[in-house]
Amino acid sequence: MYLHNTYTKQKEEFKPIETNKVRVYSCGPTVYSHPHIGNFRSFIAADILCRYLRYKGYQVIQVMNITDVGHLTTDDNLTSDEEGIDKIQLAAEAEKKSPLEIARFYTDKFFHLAKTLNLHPASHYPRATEHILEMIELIKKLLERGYCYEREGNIYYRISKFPNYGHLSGNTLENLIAGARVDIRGEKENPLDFALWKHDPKHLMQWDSPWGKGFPGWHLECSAMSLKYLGRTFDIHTGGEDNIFPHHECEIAQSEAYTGQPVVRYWFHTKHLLVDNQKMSKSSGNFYTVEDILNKGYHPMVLRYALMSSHYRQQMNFTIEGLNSARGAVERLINFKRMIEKKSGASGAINSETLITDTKKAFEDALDDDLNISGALGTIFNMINEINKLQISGTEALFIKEEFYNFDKVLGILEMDTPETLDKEIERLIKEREQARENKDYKQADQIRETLKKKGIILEDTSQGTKWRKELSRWDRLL
RNA sequence: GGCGCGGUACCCAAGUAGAAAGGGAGCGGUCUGCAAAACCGUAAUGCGUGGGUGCAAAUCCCACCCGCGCCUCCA
Repeated sequence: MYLHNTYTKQKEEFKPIETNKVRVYSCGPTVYSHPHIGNFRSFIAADILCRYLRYKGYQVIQVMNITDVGHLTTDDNLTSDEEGIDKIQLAAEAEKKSPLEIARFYTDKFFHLAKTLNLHPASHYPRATEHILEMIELIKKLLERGYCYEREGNIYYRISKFPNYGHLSGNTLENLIAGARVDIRGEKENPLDFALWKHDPKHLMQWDSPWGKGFPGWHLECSAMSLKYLGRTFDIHTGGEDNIFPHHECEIAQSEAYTGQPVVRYWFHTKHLLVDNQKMSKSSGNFYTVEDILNKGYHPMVLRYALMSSHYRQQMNFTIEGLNSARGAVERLINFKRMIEKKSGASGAINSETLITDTKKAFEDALDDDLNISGALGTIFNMINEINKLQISGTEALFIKEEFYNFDKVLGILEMDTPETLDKEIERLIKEREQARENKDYKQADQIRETLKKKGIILEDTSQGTKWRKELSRWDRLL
């Protein structure tokens, strides 16, 4: 399996530190507002990565942090004319709640949506506020070694002590400085030095430390928590491309100064998505939250498919048209799945063994190549086309079903197709229509079909009677 | 200014040297009471533009045009 490594800017063969175990750290949400589809694009990319590693037989330990303190509106690494404000605090003031209430509310929201979009649960979800002691320990060690210094209760990382700073992002110190947006805070030795601990009496969250009351810098939590849950060097670190600098750059500086060894073997970064060809960001307001999309009636598996179906290292342009296209693709998968399930039985021969073997190989070859998901999906659709042409036996359907479900362990789409129920009224209409059809009262039958269609129920008359399904873009409006 | 990504049919999107995957939309057809599903047929003599190297280029090299991202809150 090959993965693109941001650190080396190359595709590299993936070899875990421990033969059968893969340790993954995924940058999780800062819990201060509603998660948007861009957030979930990178969470889903990380999910597909972990799912495929499991598919390949690895035991995966995935840690996803919940940032509930320290993430400022302005990073102090560069910039600025004004001090950044903690995002959680800002939300707390806006919503007139405590930081704790804000964090809890949006953490719950995140978990709910993660489940809705079928993200496989991580092994640990450590919270920054629950690891203050670990962070303080880390700072102590870095102070001892001269990697940071104190000014007025603030602790700053001494960039000049870490020559490798800038390697991940490709920024050199000169370029960063030449980039002009450089801090003017006089108390730093170097404008690029970043805070590990901040002293700010106005901050609502305060912890005791050897340097007085304060709160931790954002970058520090990931160093402290990855160290605690994954050890000094782990396999893969995931995140959005915007995390490359400064967040992950700073993380490397902290962790490696602390342990004296490389912290991450493979850096995995998901490109941002655009909305209608424009950058989506919270500040410019052109964004969809996950709930916005679900509230339009799209089934979560349609959104999941849309967000995962283009390559993670490719900018993705999110549009409603694209979402509808995804709906069509998911419908095709679902129809196939239901057909296979219906046919599964215990008689007949298997003739499609070669087809399945070939598909499996092509599927894995695609994913082995830096998670080429579009290629992998293509192989599945090819298989569906071939099988649909055949008259398959019950045994064969069973056999195909098994492999098909195996593919879906990576995709995580079909798992979301759960049995649906109808309300009494709709059930009655379907029965009524069946009766009408028996009486050859087709006018009545077609009228009922129309009525149900308006409610998002599609009917199919088959030799085994009338089947029904819900339209995937009329999801929560039903019943 | 620094770093980086991309331009393949109406839309989305694989393919990175040797017969242009796949999904969606459209059109025609088979099946069906009508539909739906499924199937069959139909779409780039062509892969941003212009050169070059090769027996062979969407794929390599050079130049140019266009779109976008990160470096600033953001996944």
